[in-house]
Amino acid sequence: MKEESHVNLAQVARRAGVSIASASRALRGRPGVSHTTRARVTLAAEELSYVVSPEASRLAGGASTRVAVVVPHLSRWFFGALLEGLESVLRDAEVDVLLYHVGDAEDRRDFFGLLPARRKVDALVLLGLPVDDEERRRLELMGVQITAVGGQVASYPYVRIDDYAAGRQAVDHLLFLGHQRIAMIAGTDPDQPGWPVAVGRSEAYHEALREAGLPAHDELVVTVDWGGAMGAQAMGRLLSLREPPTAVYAHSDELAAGALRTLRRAGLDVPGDISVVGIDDHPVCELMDLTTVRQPVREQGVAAGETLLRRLRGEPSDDAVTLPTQLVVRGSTGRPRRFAASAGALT
Amino acid sequence: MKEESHVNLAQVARRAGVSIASASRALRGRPGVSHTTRARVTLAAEELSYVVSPEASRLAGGASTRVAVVVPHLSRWFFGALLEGLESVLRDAEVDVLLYHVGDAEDRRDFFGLLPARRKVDALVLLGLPVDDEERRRLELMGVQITAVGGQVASYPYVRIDDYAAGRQAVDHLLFLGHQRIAMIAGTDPDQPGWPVAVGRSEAYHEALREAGLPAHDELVVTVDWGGAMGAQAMGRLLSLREPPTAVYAHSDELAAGALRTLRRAGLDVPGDISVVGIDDHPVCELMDLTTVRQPVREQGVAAGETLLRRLRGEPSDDAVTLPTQLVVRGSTGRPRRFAASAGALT
DNA sequence: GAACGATTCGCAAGCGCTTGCACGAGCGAC
DNA sequence: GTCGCTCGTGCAAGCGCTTGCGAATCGTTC
Repeated sequence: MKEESHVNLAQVARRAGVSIASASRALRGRPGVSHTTRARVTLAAEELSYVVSPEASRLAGGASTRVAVVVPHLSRWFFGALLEGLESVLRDAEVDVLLYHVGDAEDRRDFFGLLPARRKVDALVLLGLPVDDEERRRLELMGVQITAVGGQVASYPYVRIDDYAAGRQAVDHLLFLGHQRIAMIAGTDPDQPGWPVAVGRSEAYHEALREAGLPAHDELVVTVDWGGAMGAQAMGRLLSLREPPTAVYAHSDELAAGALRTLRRAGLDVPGDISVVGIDDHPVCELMDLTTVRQPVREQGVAAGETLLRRLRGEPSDDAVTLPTQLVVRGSTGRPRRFAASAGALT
Repeated sequence: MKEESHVNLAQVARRAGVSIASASRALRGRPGVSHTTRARVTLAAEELSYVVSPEASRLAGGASTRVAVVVPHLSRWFFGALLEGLESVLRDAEVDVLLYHVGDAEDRRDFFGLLPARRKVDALVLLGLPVDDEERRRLELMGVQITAVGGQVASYPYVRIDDYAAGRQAVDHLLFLGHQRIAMIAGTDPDQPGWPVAVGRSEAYHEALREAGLPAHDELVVTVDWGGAMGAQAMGRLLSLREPPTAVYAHSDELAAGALRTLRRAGLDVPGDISVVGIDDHPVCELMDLTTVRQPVREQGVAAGETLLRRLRGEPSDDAVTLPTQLVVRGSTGRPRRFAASAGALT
């Protein structure tokens, strides 16, 4: 049940009364065709509702672009928003997007081992998907441009935020409020060892405390898998400490939201008893009144797309774009109880 | 700056000492090639790290499949999860996925007007994207199979949940708890007029109330755009009623979560003062302890992919798959105050 | 040992399109 | 009326691969 084979260039040419060559040139806007001919061909093509065969066109040398987008998660807001931004600029440039979801370790092995996108695309975008040396070597086999966004550092032109800076904005905010006993819920992705995002966000915590002259308490750092449920669990662990923290800095809003849930269940007041801050400005922040550090997600996707297009055209382009982040104060952070208490005592 | 042109079949054939024809047959697993030849060719291909040119292969008749997936939102959990399921089965079948994000009205016009996927794919999947008659007519021009999932009713083979049934599960739950004054926060998508999902979920509400012999109060139905912020706003409107509802049924969890936020801000107790139930079992439910009706999202994507593959192979397949939904009771629903009060009086 | 079917293999004809190149008009300048 | 141009057009050679078909090879059977 093959559909009536498509209209081809020959038919258009015949109808316009010209050679296939001229028809091709006319349609692709190539020079060397008179105005009238071009018009006739265009008309014929329209009447026949003709569309070039991308295979034939590419085979014969007529460019056409396609890029592969590799992403580790599709159902998470961050990746979706990033993809949305990226797709929009690519679509505007008439570049087709081939999607590859590389979730768990097995997907990873398959993707880098088989390189399914090989020979099918002119460029590749790593969307929040850091790769190791071995994988990088395999990618090289594809012989195409590679751009990274939201995650990978160096080794490829990239667009990202400064995770260290973002982390600092969050922790510094807590410090500024007067917190001294600050915990960190660090996130990891089981399928993405050595995730640079987590590294930067963790460093920020340690540095900030050190600069503030605060001691490092190992028990105040809990590392769990990304995701709300894990955040809730991590918070539970922190609450079981002899001396729980007065504030919690979470690597992501999902983790923070999970923490919030545990605090609520425990009947604790936020930010009265404990303050919580996350990073990303995930939509859930609005719903849970969570203070966070906003990062421009869609914009990163857009910037990555633009960088990619520029490089595809051979134009020069920044190889490293870092977008700014910004603290968004909502209701989950406040001064630590001690301050409030002493302030109350003064009254 | 073209990369060293790819290795081609001719080179593999030469290295294996056979003709191009045999090499092709060997590599594609076609009959008519001796064992030893096949082995030699395979080896040569491997050594040269050869990969067929999809353009040439397709052009010459060697199939290869590609499908276009059209989706209205990428950053929303529901669509992402659906896509994740779909992509996974398609990837396993070595089918390439071309992504098209059709967000606002303009994107829509462009997509259906230009049909950018035309001639590029062997099938199309409408992922939570209902189309009208005119658009359907345009799609026809592509001459390919079309499958719908999560949204579109009829007109194409589809996979979905029974939105009416899901709505009933939610509303019936509230009725069972003894609620009599139940409000509905209905969702609409400004870019998707006549969204069937909303229709089914609304009908469920009206029918359930009618069957329960409860009067229909227009002021108890608020229709807003999808999304948490709107849910919060809608709840505000409901709270401003002379006699607010004792329970709220929201078309989606995002709306329900927004409603919850407003209730919390108003200092009301949930479910003590007001119960809230949503639909979907969005991850936020876990975080906000929201009762909901779970729908298998990823599974719908998987089912759609399987249906698609089957039809692509010409095998028979169900043209209408409806997956079951299930009530998930969490902490946002309970008996209405009146009951609790009288029960308390008895003690 | 000859005839015959079963295998294997290579030739060549495309698939639909792009583009270098040669050819034929038109044109102004002399 | 030529010559030399420019411009428009078509021819034909691929792009890399698939596959029908006839040729070649081989093992069998009487």
